[in-house]
Amino acid sequence: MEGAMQESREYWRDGGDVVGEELLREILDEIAAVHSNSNSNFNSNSNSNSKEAEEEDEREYFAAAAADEQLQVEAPCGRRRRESMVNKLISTVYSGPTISDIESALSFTAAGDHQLLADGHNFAASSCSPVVFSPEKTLSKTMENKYTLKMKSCGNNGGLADDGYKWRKYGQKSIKNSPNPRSYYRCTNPRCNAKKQVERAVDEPDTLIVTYEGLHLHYTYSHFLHSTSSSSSSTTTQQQLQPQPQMMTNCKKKPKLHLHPLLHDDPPPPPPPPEMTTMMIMQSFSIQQQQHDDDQLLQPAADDHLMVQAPPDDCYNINGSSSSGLMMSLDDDEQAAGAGGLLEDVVPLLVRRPPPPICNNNNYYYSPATTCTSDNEYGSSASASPSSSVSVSSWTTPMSPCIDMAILSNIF
DNA sequence: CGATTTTGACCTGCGC
DNA sequence: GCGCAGGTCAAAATCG
Repeated sequence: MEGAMQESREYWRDGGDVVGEELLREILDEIAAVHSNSNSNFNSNSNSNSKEAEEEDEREYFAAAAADEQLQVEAPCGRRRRESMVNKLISTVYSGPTISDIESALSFTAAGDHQLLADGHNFAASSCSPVVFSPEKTLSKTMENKYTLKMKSCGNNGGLADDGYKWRKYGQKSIKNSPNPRSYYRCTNPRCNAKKQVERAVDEPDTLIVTYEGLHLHYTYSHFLHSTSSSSSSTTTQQQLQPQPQMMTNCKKKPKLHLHPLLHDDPPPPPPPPEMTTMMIMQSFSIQQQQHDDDQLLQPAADDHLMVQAPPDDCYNINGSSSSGLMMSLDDDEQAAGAGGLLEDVVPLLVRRPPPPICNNNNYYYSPATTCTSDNEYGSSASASPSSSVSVSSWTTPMSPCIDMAILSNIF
């Protein structure tokens, strides 16, 4: 990780003075220190194989968690300072929707409200970049497993935003009382029945109304994984997955997907843009929400392995509430299939609840790895409820740094 | 030449 | 049952 952080420093140094180098260095050092302490504390007993040591670890962990909560109440200077710095950093590099925006937008989900969100709820944003989380995007839920986004088209390629997935248009229909036709897209992944409809708003020509239906049954969030290769908890598969910044940043209507650099001997891609951070934060939020939801946990595709990093008690997000990073790994064929993350896939996660964490040595994780419940391998139906298509994952050590290093290294 | 888009036909659900 | 509107199919056209 240290190498990644060094790399990040160099990148930002070379890439211009986007963030005050001093501030950045301070934050990185602070986080590195925290991470180091966390690891050393948590691993201090890890060499012991005795059950007593494990139990001691567990007690210490929960005691630390409890103490941390108390510290939150007592507002210690160190924690405040770290939080402040992280918030400062994020606010510096990120100008898109905040967790509170997202929470507001998703609040209806928790309430079980199926009504359409008010159109007026736009995410604050200062830039116009129709990537996955473009500005002025409105999230709404029109019905179960169906979500509508409103986003500014920014005049790119007819205005279709690149959401990271590969879609194939299969129809277009003129809509009554609308001068703009509606286009119908289907995910090109043969295993996936996700669909989306795209049309322009009647009253706002530069606004697209994108309705997503069904779940992507392939969680190839490869562009989330940039940092995982440099993370201490990286797995072989994770290391193979690198971000695909072009997928995040280009405005192509139908982005061409690229195989993993490892497969092409391409040089490692540069650090991802701030949009990556946004996605990570969204994912973090969704995972966090899972723990508070009562819906049934679903079985994921057998060959998908979603690695969800534990939400440490002292994790930060931009609003200072708990959060976690998210890492996912996929089999090679999934990588080859190519795809990216999408809010559509984030939102359904909100209604899933993972089973209680299982203690395994020093790792607390959700188990088992998800498998498909459908009799056909991938649950052929796009109408399958979110709880029947995909799910989680495994918790890694709970002693992750305050802010997930994967997120940070993506920021840098 | 394979992948993708276009576009008219067909299917389905719903209201009357 | 009929008509309408929305969604999907599939052959042809287009693209890279």
